[in-house]
Amino acid sequence: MATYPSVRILLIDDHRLFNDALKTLLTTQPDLTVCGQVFTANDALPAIHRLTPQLVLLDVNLQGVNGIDLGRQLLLHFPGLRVMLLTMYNQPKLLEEARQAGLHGYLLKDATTDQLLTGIRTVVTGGTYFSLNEFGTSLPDDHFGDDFARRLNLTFREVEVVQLICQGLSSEQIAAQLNLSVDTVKTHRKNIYFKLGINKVADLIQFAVKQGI
Amino acid sequence: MATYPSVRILLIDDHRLFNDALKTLLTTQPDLTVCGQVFTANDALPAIHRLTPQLVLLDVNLQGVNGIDLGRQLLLHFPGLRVMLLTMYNQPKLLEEARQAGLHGYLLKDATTDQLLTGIRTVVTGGTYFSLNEFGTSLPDDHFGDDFARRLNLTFREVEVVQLICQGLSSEQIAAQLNLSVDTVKTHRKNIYFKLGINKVADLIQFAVKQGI
DNA sequence: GGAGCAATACCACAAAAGGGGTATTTTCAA
DNA sequence: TTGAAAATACCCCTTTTGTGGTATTGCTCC
Repeated sequence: MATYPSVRILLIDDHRLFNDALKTLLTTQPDLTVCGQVFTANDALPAIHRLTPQLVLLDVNLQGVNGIDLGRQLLLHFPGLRVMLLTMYNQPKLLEEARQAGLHGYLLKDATTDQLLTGIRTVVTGGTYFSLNEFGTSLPDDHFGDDFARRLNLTFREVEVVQLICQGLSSEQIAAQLNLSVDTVKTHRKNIYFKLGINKVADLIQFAVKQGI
Repeated sequence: MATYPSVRILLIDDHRLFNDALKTLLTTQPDLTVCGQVFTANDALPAIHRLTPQLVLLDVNLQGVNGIDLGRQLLLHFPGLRVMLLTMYNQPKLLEEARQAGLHGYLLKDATTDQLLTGIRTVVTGGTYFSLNEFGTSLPDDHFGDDFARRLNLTFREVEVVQLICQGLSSEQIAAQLNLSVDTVKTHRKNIYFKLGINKVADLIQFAVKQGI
């Protein structure tokens, strides 16, 4: 039986029960210590300051906040930190975005305990561990420069509009809320649809739900 | 410290990691034994036959299948069985539907460990335990007979239409697929919206996603 | 045998969404 | 400091939704 270096882990996930359960599971591994758990994105930075974990396990689905964005921020503030995403979304696009953001791992909540432990140990020893369900591990590195490259790269404003659309607001209501002209909102809408390769609210909401709102 | 009667529990949840973690957490309680875990609705009935648990903890979100429907079936086959739902959806409507279906508990994955344990012990001793986040625990028992009572009771055809709408089909495409007139589809749409108290595709899809498609 | 519901279908009108453009200002990095 | 994106805004026109009705046919339950 190999012995592993001791690792302190922080959990960030607003599903308390999952958080608790995961914590208990990890405590069965002598080398893995859960040094804390927080439930909101706001609590993340202070907690890392206080607890100085080596690894953060991060849900993508944090109360309106995108876990990947949070991960990016964490890396900015704590360059030595290892960050692994935990998500229920079996989405190559999401995985790719996480990789792009410089995160160190992507694991499905659907994963087995073995995968989790292997993933953690790979990531804390300086490796990366990205895994999905049945589809290939990574995308081919081609198709740069054309329309495809621009897809999925929503701007800040566009993401904002996506969120409001998904809350069921009409273009008019969104315009009122953001202090914009209805036409501007419609333009954003068009651009979003183009980038995502869709053409209906229905598609958009499905997309958004899979990304974690 | 009170002592509790010993209870055997079966987990049904296709999030393996959550399942595993929850299992480990429950094993810390001397009275609560996890006698098995399955990941698909199909495996549920055979597993209960084989393992004869007293309690089933059931996710609502089982690979396209509605956990509440599965729960209903389980109760039909095993009248003595206790069934508690575990879900991430803080939805009074869902809770009410679970209660209606004769299930014994409804707990958020967002719940604390304490709530989970209390819930389990309440349910196995013959009680029921329904809880949401911050809103009141149960609905007042009035408003029967009027429009409200009809809400949320979608007919078979209506559910079919909901599914197609959520796949992003237009009324016209749905009509083609089901061999109906567009007007009929629109009528279904109107009735669905009325029953759910909504008035937009966006709302409908949000609703559907929360129900587990 | 009639009340109630599910499923079907039609009409008409108003309100949004979707698709095609073009154009101005701001911002930011090379 | 120049050039590319991002954010803003307008026009026009088509299609789809959403809302308000009405109506017929079966089926089932009491």
